[in-house]
Amino acid sequence: MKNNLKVARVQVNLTQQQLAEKVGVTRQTISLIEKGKYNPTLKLCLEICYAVNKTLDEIFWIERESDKIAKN
Amino acid sequence: MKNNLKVARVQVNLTQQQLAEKVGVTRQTISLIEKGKYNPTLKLCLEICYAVNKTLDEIFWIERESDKIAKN
DNA sequence: ATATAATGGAATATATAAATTACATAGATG
DNA sequence: CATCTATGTAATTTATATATTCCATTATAT
Repeated sequence: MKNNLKVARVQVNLTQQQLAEKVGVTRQTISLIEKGKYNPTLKLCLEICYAVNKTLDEIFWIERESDKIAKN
Repeated sequence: MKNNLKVARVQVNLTQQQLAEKVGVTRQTISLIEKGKYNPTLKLCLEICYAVNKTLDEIFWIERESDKIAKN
């Protein structure tokens, strides 16, 4: 699973710590999500999107074969 | 948390059982998500969207006060 | 050179998503 | 009526998201 969270977070000028506080989780959780090592809960995804002012579709996606072709 | 899953699933002519098999979970999990009693995993949400041919934003959202106004 | 801020990562504990099994009900259909 | 399909729900178990605590590293600033 891939995501744009790190870019989106920096765009709104938040540290991992600040974002974590805004959405009510720990910094480690944010870190692991950005690293793609977690499969977060929908509710948390929605809270994060709200905090960084993006939609779900803008931040989260699964990298499928069809996507890879489109990326070149 | 609210969602449009039931409508989207019926639109593509799938039973809960069929959708569950497609995305690799049990029927109960689909049922609970449709009823809004689960907070599903992002990965599962993405699989579901793929199966019913919708985007995340089209199916899942949090009902906020600002949303409620817009619905009238 | 040494604080300090921001991030990555590991190890263990806790909460909860999801599986499993089982039973109940409503609708359709023979 | 009896049967089959689709769905709701409950109890228990298992897997894993998240918390907690701690240490390491990099970059910036003093």
